[in-house]
Amino acid sequence: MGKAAGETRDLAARDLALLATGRLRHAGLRPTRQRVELAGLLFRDMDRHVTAENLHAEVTAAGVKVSLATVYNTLHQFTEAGLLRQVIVDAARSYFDTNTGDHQHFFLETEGLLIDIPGESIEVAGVPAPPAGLAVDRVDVVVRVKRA
Amino acid sequence: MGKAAGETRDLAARDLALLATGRLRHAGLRPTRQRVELAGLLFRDMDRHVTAENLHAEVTAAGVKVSLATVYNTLHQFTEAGLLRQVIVDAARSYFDTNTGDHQHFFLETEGLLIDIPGESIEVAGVPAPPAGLAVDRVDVVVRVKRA
DNA sequence: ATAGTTGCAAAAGTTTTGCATTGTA
DNA sequence: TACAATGCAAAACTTTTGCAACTAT
Repeated sequence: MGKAAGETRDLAARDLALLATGRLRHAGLRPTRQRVELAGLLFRDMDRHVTAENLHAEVTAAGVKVSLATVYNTLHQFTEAGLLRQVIVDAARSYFDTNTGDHQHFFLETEGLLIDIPGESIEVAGVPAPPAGLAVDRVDVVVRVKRA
Repeated sequence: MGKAAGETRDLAARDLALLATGRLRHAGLRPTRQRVELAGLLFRDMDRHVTAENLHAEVTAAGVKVSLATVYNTLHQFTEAGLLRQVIVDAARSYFDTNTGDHQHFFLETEGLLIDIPGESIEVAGVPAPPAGLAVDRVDVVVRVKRA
């Protein structure tokens, strides 16, 4: 069944798979079937925000068999490789953002919705020097919004 | 045993209990034994960052019997009442900050350590208008730091 | 061939829930 | 006396882990 689904995919999907493969190799990750499929879904569109559960449902719905544990592994591997950025705004789950560039987020708590804010528009000034022995790794800004 | 511990507390602790009681009443919360104890621990010092597990261990160590579920309930009730601010920076657990004023945080991930940044020192500029129908609730800035 | 990956199921950890009991007003 | 709050244990979740089976190079 997974095989049949693979054969019936159109050319665009195959191109995406090729792109994904290259991207994975470049990141030092073996282009396994699961990783290629996940990367294909993640990087097909720009600026996606997914949770593990979320992505697992999507890949499963696409007829591909991948375990949830592997989705978790893969998301973390992609994050370590700089392909994803992990955003923690909800106590219940982690989000992974395909946009690794300089930008921030709106977060609509009631719906678990994350919306990008371009990096150029926002600016954080006056961050004090971190305590001795520590260096700034990155600055996260979350603008929590509510229905008006 | 809880009773004995109560009797042997010094005056300062009793004053704190009185303060906590007033604070709770003011917030519309019944000053129950558990809430008074937790409030006493939370607001004795300024700018504390606790987790539920954390606070439960502390209150237990102080000889007071409070269930973990009640600690969770209480932290959320205090947060709703504006006595605490919930800070979510770690996928694994929530922090509750006794400082509800305008300020932000350094976060040292490797140690789960949260450090206040005074509100006056930091400034966020250029936040775009939120999407239609949404209003800004609050802006959280987390400066993630690493050992240098 | 071999080293890296995956799947599965179970473990671990945090947070929530249901309901009988207790305590506050 | 009412009604809110608590305790307990179990449930619900998300995330991690261990190990045998598999697969890319």
